[in-house]
Amino acid sequence: MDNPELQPIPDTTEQKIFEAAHEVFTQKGMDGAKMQEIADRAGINKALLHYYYRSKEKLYEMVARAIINKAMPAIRQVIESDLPLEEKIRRFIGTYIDIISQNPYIPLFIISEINKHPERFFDAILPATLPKPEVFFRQVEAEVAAGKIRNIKPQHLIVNIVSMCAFPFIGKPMMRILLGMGTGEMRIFLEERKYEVTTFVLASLRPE
Amino acid sequence: MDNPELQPIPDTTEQKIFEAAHEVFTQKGMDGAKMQEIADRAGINKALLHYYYRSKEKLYEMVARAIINKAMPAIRQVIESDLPLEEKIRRFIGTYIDIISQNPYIPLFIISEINKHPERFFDAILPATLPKPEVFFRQVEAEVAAGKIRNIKPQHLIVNIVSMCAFPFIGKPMMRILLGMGTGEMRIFLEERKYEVTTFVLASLRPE
DNA sequence: GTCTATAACTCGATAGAC
DNA sequence: GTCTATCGAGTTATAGAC
Repeated sequence: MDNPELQPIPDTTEQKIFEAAHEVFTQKGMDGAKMQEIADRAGINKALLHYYYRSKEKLYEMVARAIINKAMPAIRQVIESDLPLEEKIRRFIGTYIDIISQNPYIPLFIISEINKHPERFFDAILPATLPKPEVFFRQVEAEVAAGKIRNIKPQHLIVNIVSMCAFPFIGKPMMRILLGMGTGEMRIFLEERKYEVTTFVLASLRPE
Repeated sequence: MDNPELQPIPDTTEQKIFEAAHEVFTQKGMDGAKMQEIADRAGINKALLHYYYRSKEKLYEMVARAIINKAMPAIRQVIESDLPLEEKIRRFIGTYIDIISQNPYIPLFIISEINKHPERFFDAILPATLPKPEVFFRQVEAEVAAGKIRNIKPQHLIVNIVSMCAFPFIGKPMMRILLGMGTGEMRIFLEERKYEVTTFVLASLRPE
């Protein structure tokens, strides 16, 4: 029932429903999603949705849980590792952009999920998988003290990094209009960012 | 509610409806918003909503237009100005964060608006107010060529800046959990960002 | 397990009195 | 202009046959 690896292949009805729900919920959100569309995409009847998952609410909860449990651990692993700072920053940006490239809906989905049900997020879903940034913070402070990087508050550094990785995917259509890019150009542009963001951050950290 | 410039004050029924709709639509989106809730917050009856604004769709359109027309011109003015690059970056970050601080829902609203109705956005709402970044791009390229800043692609620079300004507000609840901050600490943290983002960007641009 | 049919409910919209 | 009452479309959920 829990399914940590997420969708290990099978083509059972339950799985097909889950996958269809995953698509629809991530594209349209809880309110915009309709059970009929989920049934259609799964190629089955509406009634079966309720047979396997009691209600729309429950089905949504399953999908939300799966997405969060899939996205968080990889991030967490990098940020809590004991790599040296520069290498950690490189890996973090690379991992983060890789995950989001493959599932661009993730940041927005998690954000609106937290907005709507902060309690559920805290209680049921997150506690085990939430990254603890303290190690990273102390690492930054140490390098500042040693004069290896310029003076910067670690909280702002990490928020800057996450912002530059996640936002372009959330705001992709807006970026495309602003920069006047087609879908192809945009794909290339987003791929470049793994390198560009890393360079940008490390350049900013050079001691004065 | 705080309402510094927006909505010229009066307390006519039409205004009260608009303000209530503004709140509900920005908090819950088009699908999540209910006409009943808008009526309740405006302290009037559901039927009156249709008397003043023909339909939910029309009411939403009014709100969307107002938000976009309020947010864009200030941005545009800065980015299209003929200020020297460093000063332009300072002003842009300052202006952008000021606007979003006062109306934190704006970025997410515009993003989901574009996602759902790209045509409407292009045709009706934007063309006049959309910022043209070409001047800024050429300015960056000139300073790179002159060796005044390190080599950087202007498109990535502007996306970096917008990301660092907007994302922390969009993802505020997530940031709070990640950084373990209370609402008060978070408010201070977001205020600091005007300075921190500016410093971060200018530090990154230092020639090597 | 899977389907059809339908109940139960939500919500946007309209009619009509005042 | 503002209200009450209600309609009708669309949606979630259930009953019951196969």
